[in-house]
Amino acid sequence: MTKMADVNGIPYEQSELYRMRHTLAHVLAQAVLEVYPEAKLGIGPPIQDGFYYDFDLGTAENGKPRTFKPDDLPQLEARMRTIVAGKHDLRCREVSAAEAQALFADQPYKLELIDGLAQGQADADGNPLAEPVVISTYRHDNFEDLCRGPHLAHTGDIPVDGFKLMSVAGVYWRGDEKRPQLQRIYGTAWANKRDLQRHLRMLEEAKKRDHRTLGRQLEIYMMDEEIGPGLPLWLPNGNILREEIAKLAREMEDAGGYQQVSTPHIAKESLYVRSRHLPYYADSMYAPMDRDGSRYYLKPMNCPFHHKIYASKPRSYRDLPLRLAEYGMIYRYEQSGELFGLMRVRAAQQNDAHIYVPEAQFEAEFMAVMDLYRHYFRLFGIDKYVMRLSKHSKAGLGKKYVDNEVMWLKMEELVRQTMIRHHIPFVEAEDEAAFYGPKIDVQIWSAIGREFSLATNQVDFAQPASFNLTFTNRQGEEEMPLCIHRAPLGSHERFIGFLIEHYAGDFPVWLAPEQVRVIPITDEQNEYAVQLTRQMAHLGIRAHADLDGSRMNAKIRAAQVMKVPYMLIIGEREVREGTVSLRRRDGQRQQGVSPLAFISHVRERIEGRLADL
RNA sequence: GCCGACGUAGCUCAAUUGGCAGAGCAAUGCUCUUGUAAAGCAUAGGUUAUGGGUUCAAGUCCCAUCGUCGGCUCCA
Repeated sequence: MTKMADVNGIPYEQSELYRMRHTLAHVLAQAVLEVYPEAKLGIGPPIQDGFYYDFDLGTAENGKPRTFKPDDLPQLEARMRTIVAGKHDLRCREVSAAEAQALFADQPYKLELIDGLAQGQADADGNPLAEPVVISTYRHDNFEDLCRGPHLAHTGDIPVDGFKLMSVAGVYWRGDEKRPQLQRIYGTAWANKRDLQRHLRMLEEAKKRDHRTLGRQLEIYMMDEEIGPGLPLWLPNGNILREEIAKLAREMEDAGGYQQVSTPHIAKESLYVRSRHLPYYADSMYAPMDRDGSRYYLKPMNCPFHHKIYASKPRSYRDLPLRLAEYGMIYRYEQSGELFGLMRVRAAQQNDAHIYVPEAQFEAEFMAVMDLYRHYFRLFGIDKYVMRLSKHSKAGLGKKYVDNEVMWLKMEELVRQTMIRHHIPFVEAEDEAAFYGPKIDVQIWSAIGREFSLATNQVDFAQPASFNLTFTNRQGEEEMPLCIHRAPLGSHERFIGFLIEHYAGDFPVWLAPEQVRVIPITDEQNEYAVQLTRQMAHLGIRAHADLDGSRMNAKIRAAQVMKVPYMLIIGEREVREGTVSLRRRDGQRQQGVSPLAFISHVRERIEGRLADL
C-alpha cells in the first residue's frame, strides 16, 4: 500500500478520521473477544477507507483453524455499536517492556510485537525503526491493547451509523506465508452516515466500470473454463483494441529506431538455465514438456531469445544502441488465487523490447524510454500513476535476485541519479526488483482500487554476462553492454483492462471497436444506410448499419449500451436531403449534417488520435 | 498456493422448512413502419459447473473436483 491521501490538507495519519478508524479497530477487537474469548490478537490499523483487525481464533472441534463465518459480521457489528454507545474514554499509558509482557502474557502475537519494540528493531508492520520507541497501551471499557495511537478521546465520538464491517479474509501473520494464517475482518468507517452511504455508492459505481463487467458488456474478451484459468479469448471488438494499440506502438518504435523481431513461444531448458529464469523464476513458469529427451518450456519472457539474436553476430559500438522489439506472447504460471480478469493472466502479449547499450550511453537511452512512456500516458490521458524505483533486498540475494550486491547498488544508483537529474518524481521500494536488475515500474490502480504495475523499464546487468554479450568498443576492446528491458504498455491484457476502466468503456474514436453506427428509422432508409456505411468503411472508418426490425429508440439504446461514439439517424428527411442526423455518445445531437463533413470530422479524430468526440 | 464465499438459460436474477426449475433482457418468427436510451404477440432456450453420496424425493443437505469472486502471498 502506498502513502494514503491527505484529508482536508492534513496528513491522513493526523486526521480525525484516522483516529476514529483506529479506535474502531479496537472496538472490533473487543467485540471479537466477547464472542471468542480465547482469540489471539494480531494487529489492527486504520487503512485507506477504514480499518482491519487480525485474529487467531484457535482450533475448531474438527481440528482445523477456526474461522469467521459471514454470519459473524452483523453480530459483531451490533456488539460494536453497543460498545460505541457506551461512550468509554480511551486512556493511554506508557509501560515498560516487562510490564507489557506481563499484560499480554497470553497474547503471543503481541509478545512478538513487544519484543520487536523493546529491541527497537521493528514497528507493528515489521519495518525497522531508527531508534527505540516508548511502549504504550490504550484502554477503553474493559479492553486494553498494545498501541502507539493516536485515538479518539472517547468512543462516543464514533458515529454509530458511519461504519460497516465489509469482509473476512485469511492473511498470513506479518505477510509471511510460512507463518500462521490469521483471520482478518475489514471494516469501512466514515464521519457520518451520509459519507458511508456515499462510499458504498461509489463502490457500486466502481463495479460498473470494472473491466470484467464492461469487458462482457462490450464484448471485448471472454474466459472459458475448458480453456483454462487466466487464458483470455479476445473477441472481435477486443482484437480491434489490440491491433490499434499495436499499430500505435509500432509507429513509435519505428520512429525510435527499434527493429522488430519474432521468436518462438517455447525453448529448451538450457536456454532458461543460462538466462537464470530456471533458478530464479521457475515458480512462475509452466511445467516443461518432454520430447525426445529434451525439456521445453513456454517462455515467461522474451529476453533470452533477444539475447540470442544479439549474440548471433559480432557487434560493434557503431551498432549500439541495438533495440529489438517484439510483440511476444508470454506464459506465466501465476498463482491461481492471483488471477484477476484481464489484469492478471497466464498468457499475455507484451509490447516488449530489449535495448543493448554501452554503459556510457545508458542515461540517454533510459531517458528516451521514459520519454516514450510519458508520451503514451499523455496520449491516453493517464495522470493518476506513481513511478517506483523497484530495488532488490539484501535478504533476497541469491534467492530472488542474482547474487551480486555491488552491481545491484551500482545500478540502483545509476537509475536513481538518472531520474533525479531529469526531475522525474518517483518513490523507492525494497524487494520489488526483477531478478536480473532494478527497474522503474509505473503503478496504477484498477477501478476497485487494486494496485498494478503497468509500464516497466528495467536495467539488466546479469543476463548480458550469462549470454557473453559483448561489443567491440572504439578502442578495439571487448565490452559488455547493459540491457534495458522495457514494456511501456505492459501487456496488452493488463493495458486494455486498465483502459476499459480508465475510459469507463467510452473509448476515444480511434480506439473504439465500432466508431459509427448508422440507424435507419424505418426499413425504407436501409438502402441509404448501407450506402453510407460502405462509403465510410472504404475510408477506414469502422461503421455498421443497424438493419434490425426493432424501433429507432431501441436501436439507439443498443448503440448507447455498446458505447459507440457516433450514431447517424437516418429518416425520410435525411434521405431526401442527402444528410445525416448525428447523435453522439454523450447525447449531443445535430441535424442536417452533410455526410462528407461528418466523415472528415471522424477521420480527423482517428488520424490525430484525438480524445474528443 | 492459503483463508472465506459463490456457481440456476447467452446476460441479470427468482425458486417457502428438501416436494412439478421460473422471470426480464438477448435470440428466432410474425405484426407494427416508427424521429433521438427498451413496440406487441409467439417460439425456442436447462443433465441447476462436474463427479459421487444421503433421501420416497436434492437447485436446496454431505464429500470431492473444476471455475469465479473478496482478501493474503506474488506480479506485466
